[in-house]
Amino acid sequence: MHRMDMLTVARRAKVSTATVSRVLSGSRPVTAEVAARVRAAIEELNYTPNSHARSLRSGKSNLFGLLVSDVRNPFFPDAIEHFESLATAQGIDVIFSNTGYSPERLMSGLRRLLDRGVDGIAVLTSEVSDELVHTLRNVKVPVVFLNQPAVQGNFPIVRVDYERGYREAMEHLSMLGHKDIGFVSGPNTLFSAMRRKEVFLQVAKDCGFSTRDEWMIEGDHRLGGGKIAAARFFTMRSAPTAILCSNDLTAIGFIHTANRLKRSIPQEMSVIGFDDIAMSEMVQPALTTLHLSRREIAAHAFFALQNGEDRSRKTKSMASTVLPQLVIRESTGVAPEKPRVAKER
Amino acid sequence: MHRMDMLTVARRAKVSTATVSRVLSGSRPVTAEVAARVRAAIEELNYTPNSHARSLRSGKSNLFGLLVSDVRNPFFPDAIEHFESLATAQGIDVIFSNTGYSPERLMSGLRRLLDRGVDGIAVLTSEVSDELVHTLRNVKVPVVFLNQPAVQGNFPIVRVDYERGYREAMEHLSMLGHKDIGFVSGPNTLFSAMRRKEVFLQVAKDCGFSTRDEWMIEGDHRLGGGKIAAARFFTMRSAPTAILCSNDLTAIGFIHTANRLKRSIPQEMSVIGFDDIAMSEMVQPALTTLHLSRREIAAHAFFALQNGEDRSRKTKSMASTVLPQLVIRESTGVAPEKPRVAKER
DNA sequence: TTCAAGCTGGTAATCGATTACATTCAAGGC
DNA sequence: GCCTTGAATGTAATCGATTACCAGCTTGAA
Repeated sequence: MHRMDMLTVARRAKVSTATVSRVLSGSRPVTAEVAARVRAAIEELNYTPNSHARSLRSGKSNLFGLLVSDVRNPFFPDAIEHFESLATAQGIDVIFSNTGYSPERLMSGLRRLLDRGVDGIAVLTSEVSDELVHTLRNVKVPVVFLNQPAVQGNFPIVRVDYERGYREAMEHLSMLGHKDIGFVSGPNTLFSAMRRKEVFLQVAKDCGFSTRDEWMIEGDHRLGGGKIAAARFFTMRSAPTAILCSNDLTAIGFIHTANRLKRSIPQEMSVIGFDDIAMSEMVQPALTTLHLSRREIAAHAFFALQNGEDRSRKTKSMASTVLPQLVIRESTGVAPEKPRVAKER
Repeated sequence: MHRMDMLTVARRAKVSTATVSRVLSGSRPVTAEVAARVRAAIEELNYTPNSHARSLRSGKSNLFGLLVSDVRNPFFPDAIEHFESLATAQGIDVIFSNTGYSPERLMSGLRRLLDRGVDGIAVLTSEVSDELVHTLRNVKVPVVFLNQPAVQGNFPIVRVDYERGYREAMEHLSMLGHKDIGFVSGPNTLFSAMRRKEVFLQVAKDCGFSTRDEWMIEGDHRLGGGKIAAARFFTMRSAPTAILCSNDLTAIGFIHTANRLKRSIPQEMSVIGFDDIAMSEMVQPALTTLHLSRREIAAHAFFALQNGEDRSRKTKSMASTVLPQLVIRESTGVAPEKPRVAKER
């Protein structure tokens, strides 16, 4: 069954291809009767327009590119799902690409999307490089970032208000009597992870927490990092009583090895995650965490791209920010009376 | 910065567009010197070919479509990651679409992919309908299914050997002294879920297990289904001592409410999952499950599509099958001495 | 020397839409 | 009744590659 082309349809409807195109796009009025004939022909011949031809001529592809750091981190599938669902509702398809936290893969993914002529690119990753920003600047495709510092350029950005989130978390911990706090960060190679570390330190200070260099452990945004961090924290001579993790995956990893080590959370140590993935509720103890709405993020990103399509330089880059929200479950509790530090000679 | 076209490159290199095209594709030999000139021009002008034009003329899009049931089920992201990584290594981009277990969405997703002119479609879903198969039959695009019964047509299929997996699981349970077994299935609306139910019953019989209608509970392949199933099993007058779940998500949901109900697994009941997602190791008790290699599945699917591109009708549709492998963790244990059935009057 | 074969490279048709511009025809103004 | 105007449709250029076909130049065998 060969694919039909517009000429065939036109002939069948006894009109020109221009007319067929017009009834399809509604770009110009067509007599009701003629339109009906065209539609009938389309129906009968089972015609669907060739998207390559269409894109070639019109310069629009109805494709968005979606770059994410790590599909395996449950945070992303949620975002992907919402993004894709918004897109298909508008007849836009999405090309997906996973970067695995690698700037090189991000860069090559980006280039592929550019070559593919997508109409917009959502960069839901943390490993943004200067080269990438530079490339993007020389290109007219709408782009939206997740959570990159403003420095980068004049791009729309979906911001997560980490400061506010951390503050909420720490106030909760304060109320429970905690004074010392540790942090399991993302990879130090990621600019955004470093930023969050700074924010953490700032907020901790503001809230009157003690922090220490050795309580700042580098993770990897995955389970593994949390596991290793837990092992370290539980063998420290003097450990904090509360830990904030850069995301739920590392918090869950943390809890897992705490369990394995027979250390009880939250009795010995409280831990808080970030994201609120489905598994956080399943793990034992259930994770107290900062919920981050993937729906909101996806929606902001999507609409930024859609609006960006009318690339008027005047449009001030709207930075929509989304607020994390503390969900208190079982991994946080009152600070232990006698901190382990007592053991020190 | 305008995008360059081939003509500009050709002029700069003092050759024709045909020659440029040739050095790019290597479709025909070109003198080393000329090729060098062309490459230089490409470099200097920063030229990249317009993919729409290319696809239009050549009829190949270098795009694969990937349809999955549920990105939020961690099984899929793993598969997606491998698939995408194989694809990009070959210069193929992948359009992603989530069906949410809905045949309608699958169908519309498929149609979008077809209209988009993709070079291959991987259907990693369970909700395949007759309409879909029919549509696919009338089309020349290579397609590969995950795990659909052969009846469907002459398509390549990546099969999971459920029978073997179930057998392995049940032998394990047998050794632990279990005699009664229950099953939490996928949605009854899915043909493939029904099939697996049959396989389960068959294998259970072969292994000498008792089954009952009321021990066959319909789930939804998500956490929720497992939770509900657990609630039911734990309030039954007479419950089995072992449960097989259609996937890890439902098994984890099951364990979660078991914990909430203060029922201990595996002391009171053993549960086995399917897939072996990352979280299965994290949950408490850690889940005994059948590991299913996403890497294998993705690879089989991908290569089926790639080979399918030379659509010789002669190529007998290779059905590659992948074997689940039992991973014993903590959610299975010896059958309780005195089954709850003793409570019956 | 001559001619066929083999390389390289160019010319132009082509893929299937969109769209600028031309045309037709009817209605309405004077 | 004639000319302007505008709405509906058609004609053909166009998007930017690929590729069938052709032309010229070597090379080597007869």
